[in-house]
Amino acid sequence: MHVDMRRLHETRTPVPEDVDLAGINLNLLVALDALLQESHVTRAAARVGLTQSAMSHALAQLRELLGDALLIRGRGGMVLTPRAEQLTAPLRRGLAELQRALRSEPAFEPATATRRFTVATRDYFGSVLLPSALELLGREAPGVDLSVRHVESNTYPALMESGEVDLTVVTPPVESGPGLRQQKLFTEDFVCVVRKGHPKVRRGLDLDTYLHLSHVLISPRGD
DNA sequence: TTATTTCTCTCCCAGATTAG
DNA sequence: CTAATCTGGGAGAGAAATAA
Repeated sequence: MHVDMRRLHETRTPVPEDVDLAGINLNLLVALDALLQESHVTRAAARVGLTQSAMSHALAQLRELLGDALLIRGRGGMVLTPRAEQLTAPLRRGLAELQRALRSEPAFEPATATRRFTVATRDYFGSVLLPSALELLGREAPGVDLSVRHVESNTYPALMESGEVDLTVVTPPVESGPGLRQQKLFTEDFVCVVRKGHPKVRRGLDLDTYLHLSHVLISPRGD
């Protein structure tokens, strides 16, 4: 897809130092979300139940309010400006949070809850934490299922922001977005164990001895 | 190159709401 | 009650893509 960068630059007007929230009604944000998801005015309009004309009005208002073209014509369709790209994820999260707040769902009751939580982690969680987690769930939340997924650590934030994953157990801590919370669970040490009378470990396993031994590296990710 | 199609933008208007 | 304002729809113009 080709975009005329000169035109993109020309369509930008100075960004207001502070966006006046009083000048934005919620419908405009819903329209903006649809526009950012679809990159297409007519489809965005259909998505939120407006006519193309009304969506075009909304886009014009958003451009005025945010001081940015947001979508510009490119070869093959409308293209998001860098500012629009920047807005996409925070707006999604904000609207989802607002929706949750307004939905006024009853508080989570473990004893009666019936749902599945998806946990993204590496094998450590499965072997060390999962047995006690399942035992605890069986006792306090019998209607709750766990689905455990093994994924790469750099994909955790995106999976959580999209709602595909509810929880990740990961080490070391990963860079997370403003809509995510993380908490340190515990610290742990590595321990080396050798049998008594090992022919190469006569005076205890000190650093020099350890370094002189042969090693096998097991790396599922190949690094 | 031209005709056609698709899509966006803009003007104008109607209905609802708000302020005086 | 009236005028102003806001929101959204209809219709037409114009730009860009596509097919012949």
